[in-house]
Amino acid sequence: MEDGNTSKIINLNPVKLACSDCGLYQLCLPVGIEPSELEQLDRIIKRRRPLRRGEHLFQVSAPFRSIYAVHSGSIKTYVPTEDGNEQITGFHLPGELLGLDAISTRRHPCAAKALETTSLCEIPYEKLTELANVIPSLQNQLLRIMSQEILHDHSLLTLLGKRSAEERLAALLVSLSERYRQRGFSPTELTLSMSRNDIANYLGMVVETVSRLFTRFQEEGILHVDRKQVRIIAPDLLNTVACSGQSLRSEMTAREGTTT
Amino acid sequence: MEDGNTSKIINLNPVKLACSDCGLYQLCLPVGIEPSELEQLDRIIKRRRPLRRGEHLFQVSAPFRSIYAVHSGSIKTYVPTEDGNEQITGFHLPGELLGLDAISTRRHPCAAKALETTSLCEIPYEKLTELANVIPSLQNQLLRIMSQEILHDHSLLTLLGKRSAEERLAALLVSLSERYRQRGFSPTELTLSMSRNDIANYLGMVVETVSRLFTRFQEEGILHVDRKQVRIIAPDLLNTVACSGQSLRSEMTAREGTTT
DNA sequence: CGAATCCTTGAACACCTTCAACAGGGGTGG
DNA sequence: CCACCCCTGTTGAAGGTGTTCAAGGATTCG
Repeated sequence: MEDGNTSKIINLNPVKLACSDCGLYQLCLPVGIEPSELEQLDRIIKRRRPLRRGEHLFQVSAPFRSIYAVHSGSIKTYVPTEDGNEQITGFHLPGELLGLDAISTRRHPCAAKALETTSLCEIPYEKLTELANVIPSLQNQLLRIMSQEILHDHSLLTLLGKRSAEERLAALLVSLSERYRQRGFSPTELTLSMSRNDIANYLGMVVETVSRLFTRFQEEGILHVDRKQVRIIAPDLLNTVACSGQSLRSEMTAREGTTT
Repeated sequence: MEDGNTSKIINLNPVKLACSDCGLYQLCLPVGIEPSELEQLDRIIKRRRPLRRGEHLFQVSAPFRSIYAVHSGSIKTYVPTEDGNEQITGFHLPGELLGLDAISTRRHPCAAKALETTSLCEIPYEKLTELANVIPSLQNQLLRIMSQEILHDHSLLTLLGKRSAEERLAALLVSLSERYRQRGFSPTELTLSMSRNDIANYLGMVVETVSRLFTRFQEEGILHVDRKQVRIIAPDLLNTVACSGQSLRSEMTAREGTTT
């Protein structure tokens, strides 16, 4: 389940691990913060016992108290729909934050569930803003991270708005690959912690289509797929599919769309 | 073009209009801020000459200096795609903010163009964060607004991810209606400042489909459509279509999608 | 008035979904 | 240990929704 280079990052022991010792520290809040300030931040951050697969971090409408950073493992966030199903809004990998969407309403608009054994850092929001009032660079960092989240969502919107099923799945794989790469994992050897159903739900299609696409990508020599293990054989090809759609659709020149 | 109750809000004269005098002041930053603090904020806000239809507020990759609040009119934001077209990422109505997605990269990831004659308030970001360091409630308000933006994007993601064309268009109309209502405009008499092409682009479909849907909605007695003038005749029906999809799809019970 | 653009409508086709059946693991109990 | 079952994932065929292509009507602006 865990490949070679995870050993230096994953630490399942619930020891008190300082941010400065964490392999992900560049990815969470502390970027650009002085060591003395980092210590202050360290003091307010709680470590929780790891969540087991299927356990909830928070339910929808739960009161908002903290934001969370994924330390290891992965989390999916989703909103229940009227018809009793769920719409997945995101997959969260190590170094990524959860709960930013709850600040304005003081309640979590989505639920968060562990896709595998997952450990997290909890950052009480009140204490964080108090600290940000004292440390201007922390305030800036907070705003930057919020902005990054907005930026990320916009790129996702661009993805989901248009695009064929093929392009969407390719784009998801590219995104996962890139995020793993940033975190020091292999960008070509992915272990998908989410089910095909989750992927389909997230991308707005049905399971069958996802399954067929994995098969097709494998036939075309883009991927090697073995259950949850995915090896990206032709990253550039995958990129091409993600951006323009290989088969057709590359020449949609007539698609204007301006008001000017 | 302008119906009755806009007169108290729209003020095309580029006079120095204080936030405290603005009909939208509850919708921009100043919520929950003391009068004395509001004055400080007032001092850093610039008013710009109104933009004419088709003029750009900023281009993509432009250096980020300010965030903007729409005072009157409307703005679309979009990103150019590789193939020379554009992907619209949002429509911005009076009282809404622009540029929050540029904070982390210090460059605007999207371009902003006026859909009609539009006046804006410009808030220099450096000065805003300086002020936020002095006024904690302003910092909190800033974070809340960023969070709101994230929340809004997530709801849009949920919309675009799944959903038939019918549901998407209905949802857009519901969203516009609700936003106009909040701003004191009529929620049933919409004047769409964007073209059909813009709508199609934003919702990830082609113009023809949008056109057909408007026709169908009219035939079904949900809307009365006259070019850019749209009257919502049956708001509850529109809501039903937006949420579940009237025709079919309401019974997608078998759509599970959990990993647990 | 004429040109350009935006919007609408129709018919054929493509992609994705729906429905259905089956294969392959992983767990439990006999 | 193997039979059995449940669940996830895969594959096939038919059908529907939205797209593509094509043409015509409406509106705006010079």
